[in-house]
Amino acid sequence: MEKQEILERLNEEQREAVVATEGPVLILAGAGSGKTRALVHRIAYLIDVTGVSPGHILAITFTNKAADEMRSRVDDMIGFGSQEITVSTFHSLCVRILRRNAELLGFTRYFSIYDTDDQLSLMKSILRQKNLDPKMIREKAVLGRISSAKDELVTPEKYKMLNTDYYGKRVGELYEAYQTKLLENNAMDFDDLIAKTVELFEKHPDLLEVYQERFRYMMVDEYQDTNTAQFRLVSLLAEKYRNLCVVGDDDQSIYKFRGANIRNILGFEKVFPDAVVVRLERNYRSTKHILEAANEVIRHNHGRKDKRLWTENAEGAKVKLRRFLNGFEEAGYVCGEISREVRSGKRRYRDYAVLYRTNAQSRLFEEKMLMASLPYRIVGGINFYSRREIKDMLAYLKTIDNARDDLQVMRIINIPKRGIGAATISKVLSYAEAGGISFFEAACSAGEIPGLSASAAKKLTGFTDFIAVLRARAEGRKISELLKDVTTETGYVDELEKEETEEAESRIENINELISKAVQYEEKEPEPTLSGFLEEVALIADIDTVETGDDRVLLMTLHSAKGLEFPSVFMTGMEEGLFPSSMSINAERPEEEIEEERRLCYVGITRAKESLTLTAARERMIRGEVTASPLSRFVREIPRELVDLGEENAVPMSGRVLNLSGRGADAGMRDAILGGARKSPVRTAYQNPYKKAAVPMSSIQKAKPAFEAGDTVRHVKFGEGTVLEIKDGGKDFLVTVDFPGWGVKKMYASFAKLKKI
DNA sequence: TATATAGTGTTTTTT
DNA sequence: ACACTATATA
Repeated sequence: MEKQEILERLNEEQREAVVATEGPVLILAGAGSGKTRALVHRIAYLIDVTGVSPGHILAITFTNKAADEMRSRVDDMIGFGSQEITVSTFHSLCVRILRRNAELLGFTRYFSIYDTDDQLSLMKSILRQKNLDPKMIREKAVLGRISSAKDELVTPEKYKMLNTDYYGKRVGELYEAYQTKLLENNAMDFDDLIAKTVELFEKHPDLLEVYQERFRYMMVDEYQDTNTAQFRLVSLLAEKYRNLCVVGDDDQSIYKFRGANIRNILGFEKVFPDAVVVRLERNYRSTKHILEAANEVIRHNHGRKDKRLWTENAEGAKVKLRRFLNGFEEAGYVCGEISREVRSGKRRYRDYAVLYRTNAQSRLFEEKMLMASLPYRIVGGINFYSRREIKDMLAYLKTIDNARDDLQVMRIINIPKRGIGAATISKVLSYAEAGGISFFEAACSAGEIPGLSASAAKKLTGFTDFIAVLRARAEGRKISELLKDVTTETGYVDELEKEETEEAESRIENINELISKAVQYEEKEPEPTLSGFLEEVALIADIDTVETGDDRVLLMTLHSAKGLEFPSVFMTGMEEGLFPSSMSINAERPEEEIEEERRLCYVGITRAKESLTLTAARERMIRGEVTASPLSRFVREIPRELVDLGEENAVPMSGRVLNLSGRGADAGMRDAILGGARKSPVRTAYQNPYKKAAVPMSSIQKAKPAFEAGDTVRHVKFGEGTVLEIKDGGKDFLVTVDFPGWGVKKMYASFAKLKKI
């Protein structure tokens, strides 16, 4: 593409960002300011105008999905050569580098990648080994500390030097033991992927230079969410050619809990004084009303780079605010609105996103969507790959692939039941420790382990022989075939089939889905390897698998929504204690944490193109307790004139920020808004002042079934059956039915759509 | 060794 | 409300 052609499609600021090809560049890109567009054009410009070879370009994105999108957009522009560009997430990039050079760090190229579950079991085994009480020392807390240390590139040795208090010392020891175990198991956790790559480069400057030569032009997206380790990695790579272009928005920094260092972006100009700074403040995404609301909310944060987004877009509708009795009503309203608008032909399902602060909130929406038969997709939550049956199958594959991964061996040694219990395992374990060999090796020579009965030894040998057979077969066998072997020859699926419960059935379905994922991987990858498949499985984010073509409502956390946009957005659970979360309100430094929550709110608002609805419940069930929920302060930071309160819901609103803390002049107003429910938790018996908003869906919610015990009913799948019992299960009626040939099933009345015959 | 049961703690957000 | 753990029992 010609220079003119590339530049004429951009605004002045974007153009600046594109032509500054040499040296450090900081692009401060507000939400919806066409930053991806700028980046894509910059890559095209580098290749077609500056003449940079595509192989010398590295672009780092936040998710695999964003990487794919960027690559295909570049592809559309330059036609060919885009395969040579490296577009990748930090984690994928590091794995690729590490696989090639793992031997230099004492690992093999088959190293496993540990997820949070694996980390937890490893730490548990360490605590057991050290005879530490898991009640006194919480493995999760320890892992949190270790993770932060790794984000900051603090090694166990350094950690021990820095932390000399009792707990700190303990954590230091555990950190050290944990790293030793990981190495023994030939495994790395997520944080290691970055930290070990940095270590590799620092120990081997010659290797670093190879990559510096390769990646002469670098771009880092979502720069505000990089942590110290990632910053170090980028700096190392950019040291030689200094062609580093970072793109970010300090107002959208929402991953501090994961080690994101906002100073990386705020201090970029200090580290690179010669940096060209470009500001993209024109928004192409949202209506004036939505953008103004976002501006007003984020204005309440201190310590940010001052900016104010503007747009030439239409004024649009006001931001809708609706309050409800409780979470059920809230979910009912959202589903009702979506359903109504889609039926009227105004929008499609995929135009909507329902956003919430915590994954736990998704359940209510899911239930209502099912009842209303709205097509939806929940992003995140319980990850497919963290389901038990999937983890079991993957543990077999990891055991086959990585001979040193004892953690996986111990997971599956008695799954399905082989009569190998805790007593046997601990004997093998101490034998392994005494001999300085791996658990698996020890199990292989079970006959020599003192104190083991002949029958126990036989069971162990049976297992190790089985693994050996699979391992031998793995060579030259397709991954999907190997996986099928595992599912059948272990008897895992047989065992599930015997259970004959709906749960077991869905587990089998999940296993089959895993097999088809393996098939997909084989089809797409030119050189499929078992390690490669396991790696893809470990690094895939839930958002990466969202089908963009599907016509479904998307449900996700505000965090997952980053980088996305939708014509219509519902921000739900806009309540004090939920959003901002009570964790942030009660933190040691609440100001900081609440500012992070406010940025999250800003991210949410700016996802909306045309329509934004804020919803809140007055009461919410939290851990089984009903809690009164005042309206979120963020809602009150939006000026009154930008808000549409709805006809029935006209609660008093303020155009300014209320004084909420003390009595003062705002006390009356405060009570009106907060519903007089400030102390939480508080049980309130209240009457519904907003009848109208409360009605939709609720009638469907809990209808007494049109049949009773003894009746014959028909089910879509199980056919005819006899109703044994109908029980009031709170939200819904629980029906027990005996289906001849299928067994006795329990199901929710509104869910199962049973018909009386 | 495997299973049923009571008791206990837990929740923010994710690559 | 729910999941996980420790304990008792077969």
